[in-house]
Amino acid sequence: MDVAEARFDAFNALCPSRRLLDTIGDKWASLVIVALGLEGPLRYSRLATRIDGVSQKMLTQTLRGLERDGLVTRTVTPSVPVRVDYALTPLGLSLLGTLRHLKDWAEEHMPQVDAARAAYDRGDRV
Amino acid sequence: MDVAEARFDAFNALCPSRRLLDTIGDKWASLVIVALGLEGPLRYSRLATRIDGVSQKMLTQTLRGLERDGLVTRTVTPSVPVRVDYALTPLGLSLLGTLRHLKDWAEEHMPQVDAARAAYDRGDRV
DNA sequence: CGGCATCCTGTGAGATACTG
DNA sequence: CAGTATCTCACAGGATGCCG
Repeated sequence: MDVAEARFDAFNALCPSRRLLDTIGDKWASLVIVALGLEGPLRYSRLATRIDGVSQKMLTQTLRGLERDGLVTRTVTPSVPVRVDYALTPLGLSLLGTLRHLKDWAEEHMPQVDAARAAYDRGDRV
Repeated sequence: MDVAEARFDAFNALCPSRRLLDTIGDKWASLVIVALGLEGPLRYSRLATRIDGVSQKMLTQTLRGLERDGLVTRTVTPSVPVRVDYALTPLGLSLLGTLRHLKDWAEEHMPQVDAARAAYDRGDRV
């Protein structure tokens, strides 16, 4: 297994695209980025309500990951009670631009995907 | 739970970007698309060797999904033994272009992400 | 308010063996 | 050659309860 694992690690290390996809492919991560992009800096509690269906655990976990990756900043205001704001970094902001490309493709082509899917499920044969 | 689930479905239905991310965020799906993009049509067995570490099960499952979504075609040649070729559709090809945008961002910015990550793990505080 | 620690569960990936 | 079928097991992720 050592050999396989070594190859796998090398593969990941050498493939930035793959690692990017791992990041934005994450359901909550992409939603957080978009939310912060649309509304600017947000408090934790506000993010929680803006992103429908996310659990505390996943929100926190996602934010930690994004912070670690330098995509968002975490600002603690030590008032009582505590206030924590999250915002996109310039890096996160540039990623937002790339996400827009994806969005464009999606809005232009997903209907075709839907049609293909419906046809496939109907069992259409050429 | 009905309410929550209903909202969730509506959310997914109304958000093409999210569904696109679900597709290309899938590890094997994106690798298959890129492999077919780089080398043109490929047989099942060739895909299996080109995509390092994929299991039969996941490869088949991934290809079925991509075929269903109209991104790849599956062509069976009923010789003995059977021969099956997979190729990108025009739709899949256009998606490949979008993936290139992602790749560009990744190659330009992932080093920054790596740096941020290393700093975070080192425990650097501002 | 904004978390972390703990427990619990379901999905889904991998290994293995069999088939048209 | 190109799959399908079955099992097992790990881990992502939800629920809950406590803390600074």
